[in-house]
Amino acid sequence: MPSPQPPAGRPTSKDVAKHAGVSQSTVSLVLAEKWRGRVSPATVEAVRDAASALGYRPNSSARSLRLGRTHTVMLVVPVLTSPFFGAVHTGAAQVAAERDFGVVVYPTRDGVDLTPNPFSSAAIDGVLASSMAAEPLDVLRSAGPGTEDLPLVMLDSEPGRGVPTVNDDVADGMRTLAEYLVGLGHRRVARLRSAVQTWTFRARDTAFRTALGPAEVVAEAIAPLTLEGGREAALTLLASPARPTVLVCDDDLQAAGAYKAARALGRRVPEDVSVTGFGDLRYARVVEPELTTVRLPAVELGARGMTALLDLLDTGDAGPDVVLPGELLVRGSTAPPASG
Amino acid sequence: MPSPQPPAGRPTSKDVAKHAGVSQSTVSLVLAEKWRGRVSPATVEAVRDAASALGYRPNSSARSLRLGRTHTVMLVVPVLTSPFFGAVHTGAAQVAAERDFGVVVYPTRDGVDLTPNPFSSAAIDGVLASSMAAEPLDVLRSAGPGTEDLPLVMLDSEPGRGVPTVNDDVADGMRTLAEYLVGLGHRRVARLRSAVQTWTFRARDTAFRTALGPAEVVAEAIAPLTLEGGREAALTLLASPARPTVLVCDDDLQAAGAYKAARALGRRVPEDVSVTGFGDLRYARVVEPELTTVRLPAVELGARGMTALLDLLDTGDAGPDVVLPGELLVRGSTAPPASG
DNA sequence: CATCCCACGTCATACGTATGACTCTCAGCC
DNA sequence: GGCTGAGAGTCATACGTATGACGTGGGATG
Repeated sequence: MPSPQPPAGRPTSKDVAKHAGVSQSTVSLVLAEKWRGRVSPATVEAVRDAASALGYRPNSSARSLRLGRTHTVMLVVPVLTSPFFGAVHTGAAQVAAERDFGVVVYPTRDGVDLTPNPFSSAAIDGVLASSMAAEPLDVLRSAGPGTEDLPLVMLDSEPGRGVPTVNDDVADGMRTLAEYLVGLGHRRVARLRSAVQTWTFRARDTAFRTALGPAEVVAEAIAPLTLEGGREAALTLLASPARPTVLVCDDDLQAAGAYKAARALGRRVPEDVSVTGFGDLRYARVVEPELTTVRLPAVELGARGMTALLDLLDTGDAGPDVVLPGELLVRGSTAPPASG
Repeated sequence: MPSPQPPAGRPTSKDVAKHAGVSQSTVSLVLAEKWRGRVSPATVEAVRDAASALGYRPNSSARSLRLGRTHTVMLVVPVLTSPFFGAVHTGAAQVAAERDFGVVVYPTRDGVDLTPNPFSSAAIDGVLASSMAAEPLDVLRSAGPGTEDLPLVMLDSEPGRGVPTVNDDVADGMRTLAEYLVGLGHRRVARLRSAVQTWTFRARDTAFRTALGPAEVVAEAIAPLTLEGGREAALTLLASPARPTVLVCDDDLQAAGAYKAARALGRRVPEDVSVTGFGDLRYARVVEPELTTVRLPAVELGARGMTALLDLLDTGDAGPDVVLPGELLVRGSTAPPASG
């Protein structure tokens, strides 16, 4: 019995109903698994058969309209080419998929932040936003009227500002690193800091300086988180008259740049100068010697952030702020200072 | 005159209409810029004022339902932690944003391809899919009934199969590389190939072998596109009795692994053995010496792919298949073979 | 003065789903 | 035999937008 399909479009629940000989409401009830005590098992089966026979997939726009839920959230991150944020996305997307949510990524342009209204076309239930150059809250607030009330969870952002946060414990990581270096005998430290000064970077620096104890920062520079930026700044730092014995960078890629500077100056790593990174990005093990760094659990950061956001959407409560521990990874780029 | 807002939800076009003293249809016409000859300029202004006063933003679910368009597309890529696909996403997202489309990313799990039906919750107008381990078309076709007709553009996939494609000209890149190496005097080549054999990788290998001329492949191995994979496979290749003078890798990260193998065997790059990569990922300039490789325009690949897809959605025609030229980047990892 | 048209809007409906309120049938019970 | 109640479904409506089909009032035209 070939059933002609004049409209030729995607089948709707009404088509399924006709095919199964029931009403559209019944189809809806069955497919939503809400038929206990309302529909007989035989009918349930008939509806399911009809649905799969027609290849029915519910129209999500209609569903969203009815339920007021789009089942899509936005992830705001600096550009995805960074392996760190790629990993954050991976974790977030995985959790979202498990809970039947889609993720649309909104990349801020290299820290320049959001264009006026990124929410124009996207239908969004909530936002998971990573740290940004400007104060993220203000940016989101000003993203146009109507956005003020979007459920929001922040990553790597200052806690206690009325927004749920999920953070790496960068302070602890930096503290551990400082203690390790001091233990090796280093006393004169050069700091290569990030040019973009979000909260998480300020937190790193404060924690590091506080934990230095007998050592001190004798030279400091600021550079973008790039290979070139790291190289150029390191050239200056390594030539500093204060003769630092270790170069502590805010980022692994910067540290890789520092390697190049050291080579250019004829200084060996770690014999003549130690170098440390931050993040344990893939670069850390590409360079030679492999880089001593602090691992940040990027995948888990994204996963926990997404979990908090979806909990917030479902229950109205994101749960307590989360802080994920880092881990000091000692590799070949650090050694006791040269005795000279 | 304070207007009470009992429903407290987001304002709708009906609210705007009431506020401006017109009908909902008029609001819709004005905001869609379709009022030429139907609404007086004064009324237009009144509507606009009311809209911005209330902070009205159209409900995109309702709009999608009415128009049958979600203004969202899905980007299917292997996991985003790869800088290559991160760049593809960047290009794609940028073009999409310009044309007021959102992008939701569906990451295939390390080449294991799609789970049964990734389209369940997402409302999608089309798919931009990168090369996958299995034949992508089959995978998409089997992603559940109702997906067969989704507009689709493929990246780095075999042209001429009835689906629009946007490709890197990997064949030309490999050919240029082969000619360069032969020109340097290399005759005995080792090949480190990708473990996942998508079309684009097979195309690389074919083109390379065809262009070798007087040289020949004397050793070959297959490895995943990772640092470890590259290192282990390279250990074997470099120890080959056939004594290759150059190691041609399918990927920059593999090549970085090969550096480690060379170092472990006491072979210098490029004095004792030349090494080449593919892709010009960020690793290429991190390693020392910097890597001779073929640049693939990943950002543009994503951008052109998205352009083709959106054209397909708008006009029903994606335009002709696109092939983007690669570029040989000669750096420090290649030299004439040692005279021994 | 009847006609036509134009400028300015409004009406009504459809998109596909979910769900509270309702109907109908029949078994069980006093 | 009349009443209750549960079981099995259906009805009707709302979500917010876009748009083709209709007014409506007035000025120009024959």
